[in-house]
Amino acid sequence: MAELSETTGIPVPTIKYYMREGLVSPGRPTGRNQADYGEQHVRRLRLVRALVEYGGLSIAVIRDLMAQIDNPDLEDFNLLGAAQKTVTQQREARPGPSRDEAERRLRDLLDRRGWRTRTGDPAYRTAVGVLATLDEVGYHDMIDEMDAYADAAEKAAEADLRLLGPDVSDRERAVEIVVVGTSVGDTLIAALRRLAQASISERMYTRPPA
Amino acid sequence: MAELSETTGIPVPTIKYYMREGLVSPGRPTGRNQADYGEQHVRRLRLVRALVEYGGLSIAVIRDLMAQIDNPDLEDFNLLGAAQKTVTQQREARPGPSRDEAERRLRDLLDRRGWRTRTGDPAYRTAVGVLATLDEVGYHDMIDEMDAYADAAEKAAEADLRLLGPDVSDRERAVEIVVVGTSVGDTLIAALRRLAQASISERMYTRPPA
DNA sequence: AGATAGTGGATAGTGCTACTCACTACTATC
DNA sequence: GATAGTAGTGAGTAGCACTATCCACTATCT
Repeated sequence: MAELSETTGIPVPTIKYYMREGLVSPGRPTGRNQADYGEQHVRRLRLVRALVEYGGLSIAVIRDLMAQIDNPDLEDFNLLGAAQKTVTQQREARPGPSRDEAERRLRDLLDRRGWRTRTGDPAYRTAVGVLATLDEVGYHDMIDEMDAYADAAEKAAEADLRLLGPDVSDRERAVEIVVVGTSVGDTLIAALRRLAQASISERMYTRPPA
Repeated sequence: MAELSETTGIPVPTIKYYMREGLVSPGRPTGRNQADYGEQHVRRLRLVRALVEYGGLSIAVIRDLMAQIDNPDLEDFNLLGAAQKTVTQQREARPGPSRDEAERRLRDLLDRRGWRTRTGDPAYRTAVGVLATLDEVGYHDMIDEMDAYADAAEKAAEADLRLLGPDVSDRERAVEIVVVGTSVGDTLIAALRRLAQASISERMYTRPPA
């Protein structure tokens, strides 16, 4: 186990904690107080750390995801949707005129782009919540720019799907890609967006249009 | 104060807490135990809630941001950069071959796109961390798709800058736009990305290419 | 004028999360 | 056989975002 801790850079007590919480399987016991860990464990631990550090997922959510990966009864079709649903934290908007207006705007956008979406989708609800909040705080400009954000999101999603590819036979891999892609991908996109902002704004402000 | 709580939907004790933490100014006192609150307070509280709920920012970070808004000594040019830096939580990659490789790939991308970036930028460091982690977990495909993500990020950033516009004379407004745009915008883009994923994947998998 | 409800200000307490420590009973190795 | 390490488990901790309670006081209704 010392070796496991060494190669992953995770402290031994933390590894024990993850095992207790069911994020990592316990390893093949070779004695009453000894067990063997393989490359699988190293991979799994690295994955967990990636999701915690860059995916911002909670231990409980990661446990659910790992259970989905390890559960062979789940159908392939549902598997990916379930994984995606699990990584999406949902934030409800409280009812009110802002919310209705937000929902109208969003549906409008979805129709225009031909995105078919179930209204129960956590991402849908989160989007409604964000839009309603923006409306209440007076950021109508931002709502008006939503098409541009949707363009950006679509580009990212296309890349995501290319990653996944048409072959989802390796279940563990497929779930991993969905999970890592969406959660860690969010962080990557956010970071790149900031870099782009800085670069564009420097161009705009340091050399003001003559 | 009851009225303030009513119109914002925030419980009275929470408003008190925010005042204690310096997120909201205390209101003009009209007596020993009475104070007046105006439209400013409503706006500010709504902003705080937006940042907490959809921006995922901590109370401490929001306090820093509000201090920046209220501090008239800060130069306009630095203000926006400082605001952006504050909303970006930084996650360092630990040194190692993955990190060096990640940094090489990122610099390559930045050069190719003509993004000028300081290597001390929190977003830069976060991007390096994400890439290094992806490398360690074996997601080289995702690293290869980074250009697509950068495209998406650029599209979003252009929209952001359009929002801000060339006029940054209203400081409070400008900082607000940067803060709300980047932090709440991240959530919006993430939600739209998931909706796009779902829509594209449904098209791909339910009607497989004949 | 008196009852009632509400206010600003302060301290203390809550529930949750992600660890972290400590302990026991063992065992591999020098 | 002394030392160091290990699996497994219960308890403890730090930080965060509130939330509850109390106090002296006051606006308002009757």
